[in-house]
Amino acid sequence: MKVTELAKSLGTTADTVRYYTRLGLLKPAKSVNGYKSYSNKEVSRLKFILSARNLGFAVADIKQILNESEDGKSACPLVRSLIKERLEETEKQFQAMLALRGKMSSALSQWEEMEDKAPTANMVCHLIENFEQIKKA
Amino acid sequence: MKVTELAKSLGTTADTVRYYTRLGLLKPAKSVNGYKSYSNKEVSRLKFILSARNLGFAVADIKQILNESEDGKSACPLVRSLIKERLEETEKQFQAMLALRGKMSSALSQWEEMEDKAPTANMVCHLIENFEQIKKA
DNA sequence: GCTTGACCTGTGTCTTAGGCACAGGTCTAA
DNA sequence: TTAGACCTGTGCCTAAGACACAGGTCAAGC
Repeated sequence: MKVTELAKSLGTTADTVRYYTRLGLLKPAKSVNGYKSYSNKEVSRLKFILSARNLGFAVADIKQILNESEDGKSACPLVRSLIKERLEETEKQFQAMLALRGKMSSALSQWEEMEDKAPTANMVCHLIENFEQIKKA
Repeated sequence: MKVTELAKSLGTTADTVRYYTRLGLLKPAKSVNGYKSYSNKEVSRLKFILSARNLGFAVADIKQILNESEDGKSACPLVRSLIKERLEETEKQFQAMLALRGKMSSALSQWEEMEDKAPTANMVCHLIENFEQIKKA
């Protein structure tokens, strides 16, 4: 199987496959013409990688997991601990986005009824510089 | 004012100030010793930049805004249109994170009561490979 | 004047997870 | 054999700074 073939069969891009290959997550054999040749084992490996990415694991996490399982060990404990970390991160980012979203949409509606002003020596745009966040009671 | 001085006075890092300077958002004079010297005008510029960043504008947006206002034009229309774009993006990312968060926490709780398994030829980690998303009714 | 040490500087490299460009190779049809 | 379509690997690019590092600056002490 060639790069594009593999990628399409799992609904991803050739660049993604190449990327994972560069990182050593996939280890294709070298074909006669210098092209990389992916076996069925690589297909299931890629399938695993894509599932894990989809669940929020970082590529570096997946590398760890694959290493662990290549040593014949169960990767389950590692998987549980990693997802706990990632979930915490996601939660933080989520809260940050929530706050940002609120700020932005509050700014947007506030600005709709404010007039334009030309810049001055110490003011670039009064909309931004005078933005006041409406506190939730 | 030197880099670190400026940075601290506005609660940011020297690296951030250097970054904006590299991009041309700040234009310090060159001090005798080769150090960059920031005037009061730069202080208010940086203050503006930080406010805008805080509101979700990209650095490239801010560059545009500053250019506009340097030509003496009012940046307000541009500001309104840019934040609309950014808010839409933020909304998309927000929804994506919401979904991801749900998936992750569902996985986490599901996995807590599942046993460890050793890897096989076509299975790296059954937790991930057999993860089933619980559909919301 | 000289030295020590603390702090500061600019420059260059690194980060994520691939996307994109490009020069060249391969393969099929004519 | 040649044209054209498609494919390949390699290398550079992204956002917004963080970090490392070799060297410069400055005040205190001798």
